[in-house]
Amino acid sequence: MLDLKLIRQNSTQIQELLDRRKAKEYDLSLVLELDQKHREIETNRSQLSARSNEIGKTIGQKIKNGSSPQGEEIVALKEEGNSLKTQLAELEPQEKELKAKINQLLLQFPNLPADSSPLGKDESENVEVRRWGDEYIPESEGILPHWEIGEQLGILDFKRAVKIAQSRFVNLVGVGAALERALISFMLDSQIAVGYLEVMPPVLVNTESLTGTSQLPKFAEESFKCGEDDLWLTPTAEVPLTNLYRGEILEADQLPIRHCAHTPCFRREAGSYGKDTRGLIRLHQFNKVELVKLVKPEDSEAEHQALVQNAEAILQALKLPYRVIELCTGDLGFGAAKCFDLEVWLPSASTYREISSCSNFHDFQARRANIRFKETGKKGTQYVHTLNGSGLAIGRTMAAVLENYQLPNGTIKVPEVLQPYLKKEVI
RNA sequence: GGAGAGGUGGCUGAGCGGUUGAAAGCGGCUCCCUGCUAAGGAGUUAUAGGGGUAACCCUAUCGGGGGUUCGAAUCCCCCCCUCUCCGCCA
Repeated sequence: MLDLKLIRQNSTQIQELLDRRKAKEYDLSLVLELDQKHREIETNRSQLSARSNEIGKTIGQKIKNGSSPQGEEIVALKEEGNSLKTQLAELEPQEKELKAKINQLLLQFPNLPADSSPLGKDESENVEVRRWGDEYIPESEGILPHWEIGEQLGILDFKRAVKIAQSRFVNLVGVGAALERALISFMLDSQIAVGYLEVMPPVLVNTESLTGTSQLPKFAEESFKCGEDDLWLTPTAEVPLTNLYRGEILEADQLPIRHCAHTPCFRREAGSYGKDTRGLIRLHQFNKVELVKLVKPEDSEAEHQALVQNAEAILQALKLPYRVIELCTGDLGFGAAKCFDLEVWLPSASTYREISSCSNFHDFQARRANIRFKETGKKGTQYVHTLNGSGLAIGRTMAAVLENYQLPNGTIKVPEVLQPYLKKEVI
């Protein structure tokens, strides 16, 4: 959520930053207008309340000092109180309604891109930052797409998943399931080793949580909702992990908070019909190890860089070739101020595919989720900065392993770092 | 799902419908004192919104939302959550 005060004070500057997103036009004028009205009413109302409070106190005192409750003076005060009440009854709903409207509008505005985010209109203007592992790019000749080799080896079963659920689901079978577990354990162990605290959170989350991390209200159609309850299947562990601290005031010395979690993630993938219809790339349910950080504003840039490196370390350990892309302002996600995508090499398609997205939200989510911190001794509070990134998407990593580690004889070499987990060298 | 109990400030815990934003204790912070020293004393200690150059002022907040009243932490209604017992269940 954007800071209303900031909008009020620097509307042209904010407008300019919003315009960098290109994708859509955002108009601040309505918010400014409603805010103006709201403040007028608030001032007015609070003055009436002040008088009303005063009357209440006066009556109390007089009765205590022996005045008759039926006395002329008190009756007059009561009448004034009553008339104030009528006026307040008119102003209060107006004030509330305006506040709600302003809030609702504010929730629709995306985050301001960081100054350092490259300008651009869309995906095509993203910037490649670096590439890693060219020497590991396998000879593409004859490499089967992961879903084919997976079915051939009997470790991926898409067909029967359709029967159980629908398309875009998978059964991992035998070593397939074991490989998934190995990847999860390996990734968690790696991140725990560099200082992340593991959490196994609920994967059903309520509306407030999804609003806090900005999946709602804009992306309701992207999430699965439980009909009977105010619960949604979480699209990413970012939601429960960030909302862990919703509404809290943290002590400065608790920061930075770094969490990792493995959870299944659920996405409706509405509007992606016909895209990636085969394989593990775009499923309704997939596993992911997520990294989330809550940090002081002055540390967020460095923590972001470190987060990207934590995710990269997994790909490097797995010896999977990848590149790092910095998203341009036009391609930035709704809540992100700055974002790096990690794209892994998929030899069957001779292309890089997103496998991790590492974003810095600045105070955008913290403002929505009301997560603040306090320096001991100092007055007041500040919003934390929130960051998150995949470390990594498991299914896509599995796809990358099945392809990059494919041997000419139709088997898969197990990446060295996974061998202790799988207790196998070849699949 | 049924029955009961309860939700008050960083924590513990008072609170009769009337200067209660809220006693007391603990904790935190500041200062003072010091041959009773793992001590003593004084003060201070919530968040948000609005107004003001500022000192400061006003408003809201005792789980959430409504209501009664001149006035609600206190009374009434609805909801949420926690705990105990029972039922059901991985």
